[in-house]
Amino acid sequence: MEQGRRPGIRDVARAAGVSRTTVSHALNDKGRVAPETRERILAVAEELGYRPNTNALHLTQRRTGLLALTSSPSDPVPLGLLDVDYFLALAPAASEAALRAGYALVLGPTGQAPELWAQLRLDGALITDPLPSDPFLRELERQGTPVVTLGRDVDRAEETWWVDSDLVVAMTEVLDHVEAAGARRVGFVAEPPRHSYSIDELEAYERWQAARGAPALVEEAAGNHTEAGFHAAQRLLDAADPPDAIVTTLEGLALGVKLAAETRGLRVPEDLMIAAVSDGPGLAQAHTSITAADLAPAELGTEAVRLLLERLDGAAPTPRAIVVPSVLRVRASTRRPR
Amino acid sequence: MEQGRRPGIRDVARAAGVSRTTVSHALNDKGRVAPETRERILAVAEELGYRPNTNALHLTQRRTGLLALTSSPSDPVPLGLLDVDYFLALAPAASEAALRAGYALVLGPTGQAPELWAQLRLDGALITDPLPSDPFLRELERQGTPVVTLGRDVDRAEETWWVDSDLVVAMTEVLDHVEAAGARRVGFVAEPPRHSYSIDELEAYERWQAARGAPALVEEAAGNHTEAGFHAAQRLLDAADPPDAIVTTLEGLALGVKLAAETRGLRVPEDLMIAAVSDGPGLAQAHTSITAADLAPAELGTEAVRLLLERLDGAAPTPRAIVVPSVLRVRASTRRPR
DNA sequence: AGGGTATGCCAAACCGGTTCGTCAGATCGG
DNA sequence: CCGATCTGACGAACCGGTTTGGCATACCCT
Repeated sequence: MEQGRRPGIRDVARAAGVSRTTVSHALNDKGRVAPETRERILAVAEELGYRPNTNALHLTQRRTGLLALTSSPSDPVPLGLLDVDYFLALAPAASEAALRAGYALVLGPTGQAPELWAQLRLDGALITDPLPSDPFLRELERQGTPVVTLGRDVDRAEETWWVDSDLVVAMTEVLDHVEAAGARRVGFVAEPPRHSYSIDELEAYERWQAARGAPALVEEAAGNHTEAGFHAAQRLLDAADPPDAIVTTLEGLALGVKLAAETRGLRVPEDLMIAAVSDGPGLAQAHTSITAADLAPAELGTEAVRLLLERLDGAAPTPRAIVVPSVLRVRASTRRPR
Repeated sequence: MEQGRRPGIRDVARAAGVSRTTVSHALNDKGRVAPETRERILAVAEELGYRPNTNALHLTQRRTGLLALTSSPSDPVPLGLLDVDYFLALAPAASEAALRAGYALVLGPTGQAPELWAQLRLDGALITDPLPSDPFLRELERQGTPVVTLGRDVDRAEETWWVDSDLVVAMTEVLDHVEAAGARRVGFVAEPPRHSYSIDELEAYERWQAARGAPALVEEAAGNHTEAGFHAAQRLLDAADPPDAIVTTLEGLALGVKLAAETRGLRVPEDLMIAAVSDGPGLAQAHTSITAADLAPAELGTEAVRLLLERLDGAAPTPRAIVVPSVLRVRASTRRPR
């Protein structure tokens, strides 16, 4: 309690008239402490605004208290972010969950300098949209750092820990919805099937179309941005028998599809319905708001941290997976007036 | 050297036949150590792959080794990111610079839970595009945590530590360039003048136009995304005497302008030149690549960390600022054939 | 009453570094 | 030749927590 120093455990001990040991026991519910003593200590600690020093804590626990969050590098995009808004919803949630457990979430490597990251002895890592070739992922596994991926490493889903959306269900829901809303021909602006989500969605789409005896109307978008979606949609709409509904994987692509429709003078949803599988702020705020499956990225982030912490605790020794349900957000782009 | 444990300073001491004290002195160039003894210790440490435990280090130094990187919350966008690609170039560079100095960069708050961040005793923070009202910024200043901003807190530029681009120069260069390339009427798709960069650019544009006795052709884009740029460009081009060149503040806006031009059948650059002040991967990769001022976000990140570390060292007690030069990237969108 | 057990608390050691103060031996000056 | 000074290294204490082991005291039972 002297000058500016933060109160330490000894200050609490002194103020409560007990030993440091007892304070530690009381605060952590270890050892044996009389209930009334504990109460008194907790009250004193509260009053003094005591917060344990994380460095000292981690020192004894032989941890660093650091978790990394990163994304597999994906060709052109820095940090490899496929869907920025998705990541920006996920990251704060993960960060908060980590903080709550006494960990700090650092933004993972990206770029060179692996030896710098090695110096930073991470306790664990979260990797979104993992690719088997991801060098950081391989390095972490080599040195035995626990990893949880968001989205599956498709070749090794059985042996790894991951959190994912059920994209087959999400995609199917979207398709069922546009069909129920009156769509007859549904096209799909897809991404190259590299990541588990794009593979899942493509598969769900093809299966859904096949079940209806319909051909797959797929255009691959090069990149994940509005412009790529714009051009892919142009190609779909240029076809002899163009779709009257277009589904996409990501927010940016859907916005591109919408611009393409506007450019051609197509009314949304009257002439063309649009829906995406991954929701984002741009879709809700678009002039004609766009229907999408909300994958609940914040919840994915929270769950991923939870799973990682579980893995760190060593409680569950075998790989585990969590599937987070998604919610269909029906908006103007698929509300066709009768 | 026993089992899996990482070598500690005592392992090095044992192997070199000296005391822990001497090893510490040798490694840190403190105290008095005979040159040859130092050499021997360094060699042994190297051979053992010794890396100091950061927790122990920080414990004695009464630091946490944590720096935060965040952005002022800006209305609709999560994390308040105005320009995602900019941030995604800046963040890794800042992270690397921090790591090199023994710090870890954590992704700042965003969302609630200020008490969680308080528990995390940051050593310092970096805030991009600061707004005076930013609650995190205020809180940091209240508790005396050193902050360096990227972009200026416009009301208090004199009293704060910041790193910034010279956007007046960058904007003027872009304008001079399109003029030299043959543009006659130059429009500006601007953002609301809230942040220092948008204020600077608007001012530079108005001054440049005024110097030519030309009226300011400004359309404000609501939001920073492609769609907003698209609509702002439509408005500019709908005018009685439309511009033959449009300059924008951000990457996304420029892409929107380009889509608007395409939609109207305008050729770029023959009928309309397009240029942005903040470069990004989308501009270089666009079908018709777009001219832009590259603000060197990576360098800004590095410099910001450098400045923050300087501030932490306490070497320079008075506010300091660093201006990072930008580079004009001339691309197809302003290369008009004669 | 006496031996065994449970309870409540504490002293001391430890985590892995840094740093202050001390000390032995070499060097130097008078 | 002797005391002062400098050099190189070390022991011990410290940073702020946790954890192990021990020690009284109270309680129980026969």
